[in-house]
Amino acid sequence: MELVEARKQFVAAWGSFGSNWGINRTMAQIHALLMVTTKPLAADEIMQELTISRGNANMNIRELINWGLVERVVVSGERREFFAAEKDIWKVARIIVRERKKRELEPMMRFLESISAVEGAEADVATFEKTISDIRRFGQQADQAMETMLKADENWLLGTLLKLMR
Amino acid sequence: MELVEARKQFVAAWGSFGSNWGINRTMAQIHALLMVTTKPLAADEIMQELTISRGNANMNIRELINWGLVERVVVSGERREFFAAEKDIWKVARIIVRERKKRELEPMMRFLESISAVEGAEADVATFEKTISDIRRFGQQADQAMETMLKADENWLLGTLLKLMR
DNA sequence: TTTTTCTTTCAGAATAAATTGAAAGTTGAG
DNA sequence: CTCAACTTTCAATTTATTCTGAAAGAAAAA
Repeated sequence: MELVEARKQFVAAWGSFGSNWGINRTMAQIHALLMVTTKPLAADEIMQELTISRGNANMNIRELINWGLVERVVVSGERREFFAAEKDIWKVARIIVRERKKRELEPMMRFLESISAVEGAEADVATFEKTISDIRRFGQQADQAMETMLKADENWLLGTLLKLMR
Repeated sequence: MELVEARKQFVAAWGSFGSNWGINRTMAQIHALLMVTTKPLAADEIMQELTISRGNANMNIRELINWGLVERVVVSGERREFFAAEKDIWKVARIIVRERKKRELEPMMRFLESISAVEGAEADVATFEKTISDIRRFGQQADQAMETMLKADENWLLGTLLKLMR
């Protein structure tokens, strides 16, 4: 397969994959494009490659930088800013896990704690409290697994899961 | 906190949590509602509790049934269908892992394989092939880890069943 | 069979999310 | 300082997704 074609397909696939996981399509596409590109790209090149507007490119690049997945690169002799993606897929995975844990799991856990005790004596109260406490326990294990992953190397998943499942 | 209030908050939170992960808000809310309810609910009760239309309720219940997260329950003496959610959070997690692996990870892996070799000799070709192969390796490990989790759970289930039978 | 009760479907409406593009803002060069 | 090159912002628009509700379908009850 031709590089240009393969790259186009990869960028498109990564975009739709991302949007299944709550990540904006364009953001995932920009990230994919930068992942398979050797040299850093300027905003104009990204706009052209993905046929998106300046505003859209700017907003999504900024968001990728927020996540720590992309960084600004100074190219000597150039006025424009250039952008490059983190290419180590394990680092990428760790960044995503760390961010989503911080942004979603942790707030959810705090929330569950806040509603873990309810008043009343009906059967539904017992069901409610059991469900919430089961979810909390599950969440704590997930949290712990992620924490382990963030600290460990590339073989974390197998090791951790095996331990959890024992 | 009052049960009714806590339940309302939980359902709302679970809904917005789900929509961060590519799951339709209403679907997540229905699942949450059924998780904290002792008795199976009829479509009308779900509609009323979540103030959603009949069509919306029907479509999302069907989707939950497709996923295997909710099942129809026959209540004797009742004409209507009732619905109950799987309440074991580990089973829920296992179902979600299995389904998303099948629906997303596996197709993505097949796709990556199909574009793993490209023609050309530029530096970009090397970058492209390395990125794709790194992602594939990562995906294989994730796949393997999920497989381990799914198997461990099955063994656990089998063990429980064996115990029950003796 | 006919009626009643409940479920399913789906075109159109409503809502939410993403995108555009032009104007305003910034920054370095001359 | 002024200009030109580039970046950022954001109101308006477009696109995508979700939801509604009425009509049609199905099946038990009468």
